[in-house]
This record gives sequence, C-alpha cells and structure tokens, in this order.
Amino acid sequence: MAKRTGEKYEAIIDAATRVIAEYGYHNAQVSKIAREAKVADGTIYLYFENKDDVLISLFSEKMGAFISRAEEELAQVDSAVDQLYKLICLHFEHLEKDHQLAIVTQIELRQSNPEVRKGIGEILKRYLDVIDGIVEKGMREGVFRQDLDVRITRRMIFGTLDETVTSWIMKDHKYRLMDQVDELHRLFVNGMGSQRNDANA
Amino acid sequence: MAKRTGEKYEAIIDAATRVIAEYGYHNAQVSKIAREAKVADGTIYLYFENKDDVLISLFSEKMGAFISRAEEELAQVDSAVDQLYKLICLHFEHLEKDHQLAIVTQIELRQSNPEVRKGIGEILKRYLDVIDGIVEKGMREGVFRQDLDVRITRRMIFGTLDETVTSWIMKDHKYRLMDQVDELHRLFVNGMGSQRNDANA
Amino acid sequence: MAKRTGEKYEAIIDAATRVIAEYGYHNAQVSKIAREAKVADGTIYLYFENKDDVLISLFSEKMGAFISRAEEELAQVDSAVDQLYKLICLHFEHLEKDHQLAIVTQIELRQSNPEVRKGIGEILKRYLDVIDGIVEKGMREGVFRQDLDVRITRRMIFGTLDETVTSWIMKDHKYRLMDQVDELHRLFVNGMGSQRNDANA
Amino acid sequence: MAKRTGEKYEAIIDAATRVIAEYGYHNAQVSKIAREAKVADGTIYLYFENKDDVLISLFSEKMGAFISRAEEELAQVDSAVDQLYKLICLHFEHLEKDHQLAIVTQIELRQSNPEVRKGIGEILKRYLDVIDGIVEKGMREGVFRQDLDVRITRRMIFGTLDETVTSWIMKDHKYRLMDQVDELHRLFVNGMGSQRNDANA
DNA sequence: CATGAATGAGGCTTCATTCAT
DNA sequence: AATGAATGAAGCCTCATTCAT
Repeated sequence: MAKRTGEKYEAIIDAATRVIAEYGYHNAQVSKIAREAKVADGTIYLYFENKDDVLISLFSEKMGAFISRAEEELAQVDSAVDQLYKLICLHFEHLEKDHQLAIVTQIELRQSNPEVRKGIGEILKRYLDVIDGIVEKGMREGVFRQDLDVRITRRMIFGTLDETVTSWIMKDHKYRLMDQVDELHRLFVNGMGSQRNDANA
Repeated sequence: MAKRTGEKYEAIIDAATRVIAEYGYHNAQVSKIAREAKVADGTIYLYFENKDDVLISLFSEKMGAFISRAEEELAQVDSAVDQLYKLICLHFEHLEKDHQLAIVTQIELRQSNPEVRKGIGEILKRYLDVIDGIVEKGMREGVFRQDLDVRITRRMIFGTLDETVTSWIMKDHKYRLMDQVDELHRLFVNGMGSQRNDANA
Repeated sequence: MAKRTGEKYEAIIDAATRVIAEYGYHNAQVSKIAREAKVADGTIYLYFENKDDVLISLFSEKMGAFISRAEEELAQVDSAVDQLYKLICLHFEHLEKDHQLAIVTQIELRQSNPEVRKGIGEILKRYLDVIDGIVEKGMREGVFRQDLDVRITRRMIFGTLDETVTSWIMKDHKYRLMDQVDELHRLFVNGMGSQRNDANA
Repeated sequence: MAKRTGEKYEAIIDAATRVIAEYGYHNAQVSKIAREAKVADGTIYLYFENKDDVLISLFSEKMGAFISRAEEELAQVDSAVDQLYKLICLHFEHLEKDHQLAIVTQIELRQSNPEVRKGIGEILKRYLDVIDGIVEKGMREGVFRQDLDVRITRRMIFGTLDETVTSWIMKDHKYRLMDQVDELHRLFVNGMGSQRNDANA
C-alpha cells in the first residue's frame, strides 16, 4: 500500500527530521510533520504505513546511506588499523556535519516505542557487521590479539563511539568530535593490540 | 509535600520496577503501579510529586545505592587497575543479579520523557565521577598513560559497559555478563596502558 | 488553531447550553456536551481551545448577539426614558423567551472558575456601556438629574434587572417577567428624575 | 453528630474565611483550612457535617450576626426613609470594614455548588424580610407609593446594593462605599416616592 | 476529643489514523 | 493522488471524607 518512494516520500522524511530535531520526539506530531513537509496529514499515509514507519524509515534512509558509504570507503583502505581509524572518522564526520540528524538519531529516536527501537536495532546490525569485519581483519593480520572476542570488542567500539557522540550532543556540540579521533583510535588499537602488554598478568 | 520515605515509599518503587519490567514503560500506568504496590492510586501522590518523580526516584534509589556501595568497595582496593576490575565486576553483578532492574534502567526508562531523562542524567554524573577517579588514580600511579584525556577515557569505559549490558538484555540474558569481565578489563587496561604500544605511530 | 465558526461550532454551543441547563454546571462534562451535539469529544477541540473556551464562547455568542440587537433597537428610540423602557423589555424578553439560556447565564455560569468568570465580565462591560449611554442621554435631555453619578446609577439598573431575573428563575419562572417592566421603569425614572416627573403617568 | 459550637468551631470558620479570601473558592481545600485553623483535617468533621456545611455555616454566622444587628439598629429608627438610609449604611459598613468577608460572601461563595447556594439563599431570606419591612412601613407612612409591589421593590434595593458592593470589590476597593450612600438613598426614595419628595434635600 | 494517613472516583485533553470528497 | 475534518480511546491527578490509633 505505502509507496515508500518519490518526491514527497523524501520531503516527509526530511520534515520529520527537522521537526523532531526542533521540537523533540514527544512533540513531533504527525500533523506537525505534515505541515512542515507541506502535505496533508493523510498524505503521509500514502507513503508510510504509520508514524512508526516514518521514524524507522528516517533512520533507515539516513543510516543506510551512511553504512553503504562507509563500506565503500573502508574497502579502499588496506590495514585493519587504518580501517578502524577511517571508521571513527566517518562516524564522527557523518554526525558532526548534520547536527539535526545527530540529535534525532542519538537522542530523540531512542525515546521511541519498542516497535521503532526494534527497527533501529535491525538497521544497526549492518553497522555492527562492518565493525566486526575490521576486528576480524585485524586478527587475521596479526595486529590484534588472536584471542579477542569479536562481539565483546565490537561492543566496546560501538558503545564508545555512541557514548562519545551522545555526550557531545548533550554538551551542545561545544567542541569538535574530530579532535577525539586520534585518542580513541589509540585506546582501541592498544586495547586490542597483539603485542606484549598484559597489564593484568 | 511528598514524604519520600517509609514502607510504602519503597513498596511503590518496587512495584514500579516490576510493572515497568513486565509491561514496558509505555504500559506502566499509575493505577497499575498502585495495584501492584497494594495501595490506592492517590497514595502514590502522598509519597511522590507525580509519576515522573516515581520514575526518577526509582532510578535514584537503585542507582544511588549502587554508586554508594561501589564507592565504598573501591576505596578498599589499592591499585587503579584492580579498581577498574572491581568496577566492571560491580557494574555487571549489580545488573545481572536483578534482571528486572536491568531492563528498567537500561531499556525502559530511556524511553521516558525529557524530565525523567534529565533526572537520570544527573544521577549518572556521580557514577561518571567514580570512573574519572579510577582513571586519574591510574595516571598518578603511572600505569595509565600520562596523556590520557580523562573525559574521552571515561566515555569509553562507560559507553562500553553500558552497551555490553544493553546488548546482553536484548539477547534475553542468554549468557553471563560476569564472563566478560576479564576480557573487557584487558581491553581497557591495554588501551590506557603507559607501556610500549603506540600502534598509531 | 480553534475554528470558532461553522455548523458544528454552533451545534456545540447549543448542546452546551442544553446540557448545563439540564444537569447544572458541575455535571456538564465535555463528553456529555459532545454526545448532545452529536460529535466526538475531540471535535470540540477543533472548534474551541478548551472547555472554558466553550463556556465563554457560549456566553459571548448569546449575550453578544443580544447586546448588538439591543444597540440597534435602542438607536431607533428617541427619548432616554423610552430607551430605558425598551432596555428593560429587551432584557426580560431575551431571557423569558429562552428559559434554558436564562438558567445558564444567570445561575450556572456564575459557578464557573475564575477564567470563565473573567471572560463573562468582559462581555458584560459592553452591556454596561449601553446602560451608561441611556443614563447620559437622559441627563443631556434634562429628564434625569444633572448630578446623577452615572456609575452608581448604572449599577442600580443592572443590579436590579439582574436580581429580578435571578429571582424569577429561582421561583421556577412562575410569573411573567414582562409584567414587571412598567413598575421597574417607574422606579428607575422617578429615582433618576430631575423633579416631579411621573413619566409613566 | 457535628458539634457546631466551641472554640475550634469558630477557629475553623475564621480559617475558612481567610483561606477562601486569600486563595479563592476553588483553591480552598479542607486540608488547607485545617492547617490554617491549626487542627487536623479530621477535626473539621467533628464540628461540621462536611465541607458544604463549613461554607454555609460561615455565611450563616457572619451574615446572621449582621442581620440581627441590623434588625436591632433599625428598630431604633423612626421613619422608613431614615431606616432605608440606615440599612444602606449598615450594609456598606459591614462589608467595608472586613474586606476578606466581602470577597468571600460577594465573590467566592457564589461559585459554590447548588447545595451551598441554597443554604446561602435561605439565610438571605431574613435580610430580604428586613428590606420588605422598611418598604411596607414606608407605604403605611405614606411616603412611598401605595401601589408599590413590595417584592419588585425589594429586589431593586437588594440587587442594587449587591451589585454595588460586588463592583467595588472587583475594582479592588479603590473608592469608599460609604460615599455612595446618599446618592443611592436618593435614587431609592425618589423611585418609591409617592410624589416628588426629595428626602435628601 | 483529636489525629492524619489512606482512600478512589471521576474528567479534560491529545493525537494517530480514517475516509468522504 | 491528495486532502483535512472528524474520530474516540486512554490516563494522570485531586481532594473530600473516613477510621484506626
């Protein structure tokens, strides 16, 4: 039934992003999104199943495009260590370039109902796979420990990046995310590093 | 006006925890919480300002008690490295021991309105201070790099633990969190370690 | 936001009048008014800001129309004495013709909250101006004393008419208001009279 | 059951007067009155049937005392014309001396529910009888028209005094009520006068 | 006599979704 | 395809009154 494509499809998603960023998730009514997109309330239901679908599609479109781009760019990088560096850069650049999107995906959409959160989770899986790929490549290259648990490591990387961005937004973007890339990369690479260090020993 | 103490105060907070864990944040009506606590709806308002206050208090009581306990236990540990280990243990133990609380604090309360989220954020600050204390101690001890950025590092630690717990809940607590303590500790300590490794060099 | 016009706008106001007259102010719930108006509860909020707005609008529409009509009719009367007679007639006719409206405006709406009472007061100001006009005209004509205090006199006229109507309603409309016009007119005119004049004679 | 007498009985009535005058009828909760009277909530129910009873008793005590005093003082005045003058004086003095009481009886208690209004109405009947007595006496004396309708005339007098006081309160007691006694008396006496009499002259 | 903690019924309003035009 | 007026379910909170102490 829902068209899921076309000029108005995109207009609605962009309007939703702007409205949520400006008014917050709890004040982003369908009618407000419709007004912002310059369509009638009912028109939204010609392009989306329901409001949840708008939100999931918003995340899917924005994040999906980012993941695809990330996959492409990472493919052009040789070593896992450099890929990780590139990943952090891409992650931060992506959100630093679009403050509205950052607010919506990091803060507002997380208040959504279980249905939307589930949709978001599924989209994020692809991103986690990208991270897994880098970790596994590093293990194969021998620059990361052989006994790394990929899932644990992936959660460290994703959890850290996610918390870093959220924190940056909560502080009103007062500093530059990109300035933290080097330090985070070092923390990750040292943490996963194959060399001597076994501080716990 | 609100009493904020007493037998029923605790009964209401515990009832709220159970109801939210079972039905989800969006289906945790005041009347349902009251029924679960075996008090009248109105009684809740003798102990709390409003529904938001119940939720914030729930987080505050549970998390506050945990943070206090953590502070005490960490004070009895000598080295920063061991303190960090202890912190991960406490964090995981705390939530693994009480699946309901884990669901409520990690998943459900994050869907709450801005007011509640603000209250939660303020309580979490104390926890972040605890993490900062460990990082700074490690730097003083010389086991962590002198050029660590405490805030960046704190976000790595908290973000990683948070993501790890959330992930564990989403996977229906199918494995044991405590089994991941060693590996995470190693990732952190190596990441922050003062020794050799400068993978980026 | 609220439309404040249209077929349903009037249907809701009329329904509110009937419901309040029948059940009393304190038992006139929005849902009851909606049912009486044959619209959904939510529809009321397409035409009015809130319940208070319905009540103020009800008074404003009914009283506003009456005042406008009164202004017109009085303009066609030459002398102040006859205008006063006409005013009493109009005042009584208006309320005697519509018992429900009389009950609502004289009895029920006076129990309303401060917000509504304030709205009512502002609308009544226009009516008091009409009375002032008559008194001033009579003074210019020389049929009323030159040393009349317009405000004091206005309060006598309005207070008397108001009390008379309220009393009539409390006695269940058992007699005819119109039968009291002559006597009241005589009391007013003699009271204000510049000398002996017995205008009614 | 209710005692209706004693030190606390009066304390509660006085507290109710103060609370209603300060916070308004709609914010005068039983618990607030109890606190103001320095008794427990439940104690109020040892002296009064219910909240309505408190309000009716408040009106009854204050107004009843006034009416008794008025009856006494008027008995010492010879002519109806002078009695009417005295009545206006007493009415205004009574309320001008106690602004709180004026606000409570003229404004706030009129917002009360039908039960209370009914109680108030019954108490006022005694006052209306006093007015009737003056009018009838004046007719017997021949200074008021023989064809006066006592009820119509009574409503003019009461309605006018009532509206005058209400208006004075709404204008924040900015002027002196007592300054209007002469003019109102003249309006009444001329209005009722059997001929031209200018009683005030 | 006095207390005050506990009760629980009741209503205004929002907003995602539909469907006649 | 597009509109937007209409729908109606659902929940937080207040406060008069009670009754065990």
